[in-house]
Amino acid sequence: MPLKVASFNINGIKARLPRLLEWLEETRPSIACLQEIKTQDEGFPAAEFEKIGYHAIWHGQKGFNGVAILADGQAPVEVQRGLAGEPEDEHARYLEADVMGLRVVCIYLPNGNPQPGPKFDYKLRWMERLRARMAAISAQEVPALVIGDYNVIPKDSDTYSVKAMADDALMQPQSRDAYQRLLNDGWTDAIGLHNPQGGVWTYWDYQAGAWQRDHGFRIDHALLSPELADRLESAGVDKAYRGREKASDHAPVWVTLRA
DNA sequence: ATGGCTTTAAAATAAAGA
Repeated sequence: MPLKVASFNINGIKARLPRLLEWLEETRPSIACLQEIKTQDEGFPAAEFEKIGYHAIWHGQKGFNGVAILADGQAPVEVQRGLAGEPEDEHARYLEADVMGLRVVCIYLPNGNPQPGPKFDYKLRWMERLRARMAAISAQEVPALVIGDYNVIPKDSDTYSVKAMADDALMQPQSRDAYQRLLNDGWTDAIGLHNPQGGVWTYWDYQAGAWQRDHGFRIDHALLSPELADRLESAGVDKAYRGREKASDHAPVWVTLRA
């Protein structure tokens, strides 16, 4: 059986819990990485996941951000939370674990809007801190994947409208260059590789009928280390979940890996 | 659109998101 690793920016684990549980039961990923849980650690509904067979680790904070890693039938072993290089940064955006023979990194990369400005500067610094950590993981030569909400539109074919997004932090040249450096370092964009023509979205805004008009873009990514890229079988987006009642504004993404 | 939704926190608005 191939291993299935999924990622879902759920936009609030309290508001989304029924949707999240049904997605887990219907698609049954081996490993599920969550972003924007938007809860403090003590509010994380671990018991609800245990009931359906998932063990979890999580890194929360009050009100916004927050990431978690769930695994089917076994507990992820935490390796690191948070990125080095900026001790005053308390945002809960990075969680790294060993599970099922993989190094799994769950990220919620800063949005960076408005740009220019301090939030955009923080985004770019965070991307360089991430790159340093990913280089260290690469040097360990372990099968690894870094999956989650990158808040980067890699190419023009990854958005419904280049014009509408032109001033957005998600597709500034600096954001794209920083993302491209990760690929140049040897990481493989699994979903991009399986959809070379573009036109695949993972996010649709709540506003202006974006979902109904299919006005989306691709910002949730799964990057595979060279050791793991050889095992990539397929990759995709669970698009239909964006159309359900009380949906997140993101759809889940996933990869399957040969044993 | 300086934001047309949505969530959280918390008690009416405000921050944050992308």
